[in-house]
Amino acid sequence: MADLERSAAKEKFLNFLEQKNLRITNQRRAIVETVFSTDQHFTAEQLLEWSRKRDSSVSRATVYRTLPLLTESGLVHEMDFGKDYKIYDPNYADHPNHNHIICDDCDKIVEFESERLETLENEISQNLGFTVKSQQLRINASCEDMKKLGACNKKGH
Amino acid sequence: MADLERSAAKEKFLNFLEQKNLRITNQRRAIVETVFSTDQHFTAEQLLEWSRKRDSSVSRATVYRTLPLLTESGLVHEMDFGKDYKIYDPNYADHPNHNHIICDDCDKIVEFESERLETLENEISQNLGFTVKSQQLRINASCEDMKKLGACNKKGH
DNA sequence: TTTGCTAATGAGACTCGATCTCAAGTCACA
DNA sequence: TGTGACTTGAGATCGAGTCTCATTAGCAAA
Repeated sequence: MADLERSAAKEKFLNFLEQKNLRITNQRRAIVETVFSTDQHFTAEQLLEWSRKRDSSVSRATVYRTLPLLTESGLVHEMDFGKDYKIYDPNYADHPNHNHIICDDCDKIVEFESERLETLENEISQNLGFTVKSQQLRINASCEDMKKLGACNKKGH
Repeated sequence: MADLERSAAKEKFLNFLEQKNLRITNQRRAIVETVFSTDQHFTAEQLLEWSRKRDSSVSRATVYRTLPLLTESGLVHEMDFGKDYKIYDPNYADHPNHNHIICDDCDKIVEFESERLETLENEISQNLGFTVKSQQLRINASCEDMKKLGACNKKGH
């Protein structure tokens, strides 16, 4: 993410808080700066760890309370990859319709967008009497690297 | 599901157990009969409750131990709808590539299949260097009924 | 049948991500 | 500076899912 986009996202979130008459606290600032200083997908626990490096007073509760605000503001996307924890994506504002392929062997995640896919989704939904609010296509796959390795050194994290 | 399909699925699962040198116990029988006597999506907890009506000795642990066998056999599909529990679909064997639209207002779930969608998914994955293992498209939407009602009597469960 | 091996079981402890509670702190505005 | 509502951190709690372990029960061979 370019520096400009980062600060724009941060700015948007602070405006979002103001609009909702919510306070801009040091803890929220630390969390938001953390979120928009990375391109990476992250878990709540990771966000806590990273945010504490900026402000050691940030607590788990505040992270879990801020995350819904971030998704509600439309700047961050909450995702489910079939793991037992949620994954958050800070690139949502720039690419609101992107999808994910995840390699089951090495957990690599690749994002992609497809206009054809969107069109098709809307078409199908309409035929079934629905109006699309959001969509999430998740493809579980195995990547080339893993095929080369024979997927022998799996799950290195 | 037609009666024939039901007993066919049950039969397939018992064969699956045999192939893996696993035993056919009363508890497993009760669970499998429960699964293939409904078309409905269900949670692990629901499956426990229903199975206990057939055999009160069925325990939570056994349900949770049997579920992975059912998905491994390819007869049941495990799904994630962004809730904090998993949902299982007993119609998988007959429609292995179906997708879901969920009405955010009334939790109605509609299944659909689309060859065009599958083709597109495979094409995209290949271009990105992945081989598809499974895919899950989830569309969150609002349905006609809810639009008519103005979504005023939401979440009736 | 009986026997013996071993998979399978139930009860309940446990894990862990996520949420809730509540007393204390802090922000904004008068 | 005072007031009241919003936020906070610590830790209790929740709940889905997993694990442990002593006991039970398939099932194949005798």
